[in-house]
Amino acid sequence: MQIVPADFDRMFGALADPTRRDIVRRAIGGDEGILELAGHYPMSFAAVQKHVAILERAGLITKDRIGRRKVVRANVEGLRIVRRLLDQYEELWRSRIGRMAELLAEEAPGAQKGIER
Amino acid sequence: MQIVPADFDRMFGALADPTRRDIVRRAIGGDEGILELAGHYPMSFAAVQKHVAILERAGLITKDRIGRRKVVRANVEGLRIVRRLLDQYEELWRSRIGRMAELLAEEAPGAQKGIER
DNA sequence: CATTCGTACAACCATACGGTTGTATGTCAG
DNA sequence: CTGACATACAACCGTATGGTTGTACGAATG
Repeated sequence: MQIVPADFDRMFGALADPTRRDIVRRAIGGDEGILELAGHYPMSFAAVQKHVAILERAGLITKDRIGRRKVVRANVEGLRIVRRLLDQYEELWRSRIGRMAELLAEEAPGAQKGIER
Repeated sequence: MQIVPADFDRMFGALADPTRRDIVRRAIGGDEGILELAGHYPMSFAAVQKHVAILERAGLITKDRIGRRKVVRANVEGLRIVRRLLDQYEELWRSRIGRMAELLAEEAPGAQKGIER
């Protein structure tokens, strides 16, 4: 499957909330249901449920049914996708700085490899 | 200076928009003023100006006055701070999986080192 | 110093977001 | 089958967000 900009919108958007980041953290290797998760935060069960839904749509967690609960687990691959974009920015930065070090010697800009898309 | 959760809110929030991510990309090693940047997007100058302000407040770019322009440059350190949080999630995941591999042998959970704060 | 270029900012509008409460669905225990 | 537990979802509300237009400021040009 292809990753499109809208996916990054959802991923970064999902991570832009402290409650959701904490849910992600707890979901790493944890096995709490939504009700149990909700116990950690000063808000209603429904609010936490919404946060979980947003994280799920962003591909950062999954909900696995276990008995009558739905256990929330982090999708580490999702986190890696986000990290990879930041890696690419850094790489781009290095190459630009590299070019700068080449001190306007050398040829034309050339086609740059795409980030996103 | 200390990085608090609200900083991550701003950083992730700033990156949750395709226009802003593109501005960051262009700001890496680029030297465009805001008006020049605005030329790349199908929206008003003021809108782009707002996006730049959001990125600046998030610490992801800086505006350097050059002549009558304000050149937008990426703050790579800001990007690294975001990346580092994701690294920590991944590290946490590895250690949890590591513990899982230790297969419920060994002792109690123990205090976990803080992520964020 | 008047003009123009580039930026800044306020006011406004529509929609999205984070929270609430209430009701409905699905699943296990007795 | 009934009841209780865990989750789902709709409706609503206040505020934040992303866009617009219009006006004001700061710096270089003639």
